[in-house]
Amino acid sequence: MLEARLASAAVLKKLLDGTAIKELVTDCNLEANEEGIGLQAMDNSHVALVTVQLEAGEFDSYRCDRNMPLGVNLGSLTKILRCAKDNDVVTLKASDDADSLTLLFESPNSDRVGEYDMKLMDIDQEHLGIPDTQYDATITFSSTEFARICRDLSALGESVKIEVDKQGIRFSSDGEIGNGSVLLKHSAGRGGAPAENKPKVKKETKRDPDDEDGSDADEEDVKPDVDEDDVKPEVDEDEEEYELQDEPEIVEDKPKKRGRAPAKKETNGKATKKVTACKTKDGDEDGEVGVSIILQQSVSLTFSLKYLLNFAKSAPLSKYVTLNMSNEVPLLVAFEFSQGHINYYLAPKVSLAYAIRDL
Amino acid sequence: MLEARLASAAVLKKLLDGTAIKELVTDCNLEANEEGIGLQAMDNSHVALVTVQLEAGEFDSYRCDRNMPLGVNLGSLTKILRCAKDNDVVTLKASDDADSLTLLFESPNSDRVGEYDMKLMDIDQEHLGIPDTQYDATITFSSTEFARICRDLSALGESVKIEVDKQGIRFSSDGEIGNGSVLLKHSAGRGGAPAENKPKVKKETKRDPDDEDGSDADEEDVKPDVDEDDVKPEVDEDEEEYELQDEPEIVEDKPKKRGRAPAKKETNGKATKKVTACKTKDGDEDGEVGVSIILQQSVSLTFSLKYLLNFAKSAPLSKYVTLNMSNEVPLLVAFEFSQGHINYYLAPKVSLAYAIRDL
DNA sequence: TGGATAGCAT
DNA sequence: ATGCTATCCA
Repeated sequence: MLEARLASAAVLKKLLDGTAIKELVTDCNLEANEEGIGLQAMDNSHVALVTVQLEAGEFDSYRCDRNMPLGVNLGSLTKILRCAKDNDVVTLKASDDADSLTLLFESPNSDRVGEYDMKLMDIDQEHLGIPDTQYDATITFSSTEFARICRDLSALGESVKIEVDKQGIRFSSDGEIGNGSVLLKHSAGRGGAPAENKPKVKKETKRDPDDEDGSDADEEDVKPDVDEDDVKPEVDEDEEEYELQDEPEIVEDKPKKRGRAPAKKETNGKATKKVTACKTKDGDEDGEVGVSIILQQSVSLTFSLKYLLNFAKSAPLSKYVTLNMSNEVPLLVAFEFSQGHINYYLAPKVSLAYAIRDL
Repeated sequence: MLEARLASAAVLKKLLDGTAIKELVTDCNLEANEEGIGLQAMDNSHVALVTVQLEAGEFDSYRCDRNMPLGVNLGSLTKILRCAKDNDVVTLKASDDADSLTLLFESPNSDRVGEYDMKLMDIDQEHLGIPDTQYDATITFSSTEFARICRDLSALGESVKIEVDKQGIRFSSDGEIGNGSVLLKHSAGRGGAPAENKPKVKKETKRDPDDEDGSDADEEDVKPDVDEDDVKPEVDEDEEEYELQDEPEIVEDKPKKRGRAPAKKETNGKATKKVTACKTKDGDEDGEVGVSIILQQSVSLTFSLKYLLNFAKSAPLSKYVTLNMSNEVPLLVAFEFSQGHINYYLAPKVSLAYAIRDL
């Protein structure tokens, strides 16, 4: 039995309407359980993976007795969410034997009530465990800037090379008409992205903050990297340790696995994760949000712009985006918003070589 | 000889450009006479009928010596109206032997004058007499809300069931992806739609206010149901009597007539009518306009959303829309604006059964 | 932010 | 030919 209430439909609408999820996959399970509502979907070509988590604690009220996989058609869900106005109060309901999900949209003063039942389907979806990876480079900056760069460079070529070093992050693309690159310099001295809009840094749903080594890392706890939590100016050396899950090896949907059935690995539970980047409280709220770069090691990776463009559509959800990269490893593009987060993983383009080899 | 002058082209533009008229019919007669300019058109499938009346008295100047049917192609008229700016002064001219209609568009300060001649055609159009019907349910509410509901529900299914009872009005639709419903609650205590923007409650063009039983109901008088005029909270009982024409029987284009030639009934003249819903002066001007429900009897009817979507495109003409319904009778969707009104009639879907039987 | 249009898919 | 999606414009 699920009953979850959100004060505003805006986030849900943005999540499904604007966003790239439904461009990656048409059907997928919403996983409702005590921790909240999650979603995991890999695109057909197995190059990209998206993960969403809405935290139970961030709902206005939340009740879910047991694990409930709600198989939805994302197009249908999108259509129905379009029937909500941004400031409508949303209630999601599903009974245990649910073959449908009920969405209730109430105007703030309740003089308009929309009730929508969406048929659910059985989706045999493997749930990937995504270990919490330590990345060599973590860059947090304006999400609209990110969208802008992807858009700009997509005018030139189909892929973008992203290079990060101590100086900054460089996006570059080549094509018939020429080539271009955008360099974002590390906002030295300033702390990069302010905490604002990267909501409540930690709001442990049920685990306590230091219980992070759980063998079954089904906790998608928002508790980050305590050390870089505050005003500490980013450094490029290696003392920026994330709290690491016990599985340092790389994501399931890694390039090498392409072409085969995706690894079914239920062990890690929901396995959403959050590599929260540094956030400092200092200034530049408004326009300039700064560029925060945390670097273990320089990285250089190439990605499909088509996917990044899609990912960037999530920009309305958050003022900031965090790019997490290690060489030869899928990029993680993470947006955090008040009720949760959305993470996109994208295999680097070199991976295609492996994939072809594997075929 | 017709010469009619409007201070602003905006209404004309909205009437023909945004609106659904030209989606229902391609050619039709504009009927100019002393009462103003009218239009009546039935769509090809004879399911929907639209009626427009521009009151002579609401023009800045109006002169029309005799009945003049001006056969226009609505696409052409639309194209020409697009040549007017919203605040242009419009003058319509046609001579008695007119085979063309002249439209004059003058900028407010007269430093730009556009003159357009549109070829007219002979259209052998039967003019339907539409008796003033007493409806079991009359609902007045925000026209944009109406448009929104039609749009939302059309994502789900092809038809909408409209149910009205004392509590409110419910629109619901079923389809493959699920089903949905929107309930608007009667704005109890508040007066429903404020008078504002439901223009000049009565502006008797030439008849005097109490001469409403005119056998030829060509008067489209806005004088309503005096009793419910003000702060009086709506009641659901039957004292809400409309002023009734002498023909209580039902509209010509009733379901049973479908498939045959529409009844030609010139007796009632133009036969526009107005079942003006209650309007009170009290509050909530801005966002919430309230929902006024006047109910003789609960109704439940099903309509094609495709048509309602079209009708709803007239929302820019008025802040309010009025739905008039009786069971088994065509719905009347009425918009009133400063210069007149536009009425859409739509046969309920049950009619299709009759229609098929009639075939 | 919402509406309109044009292109693509069914 | 129609409906839907995606992009563009107001």
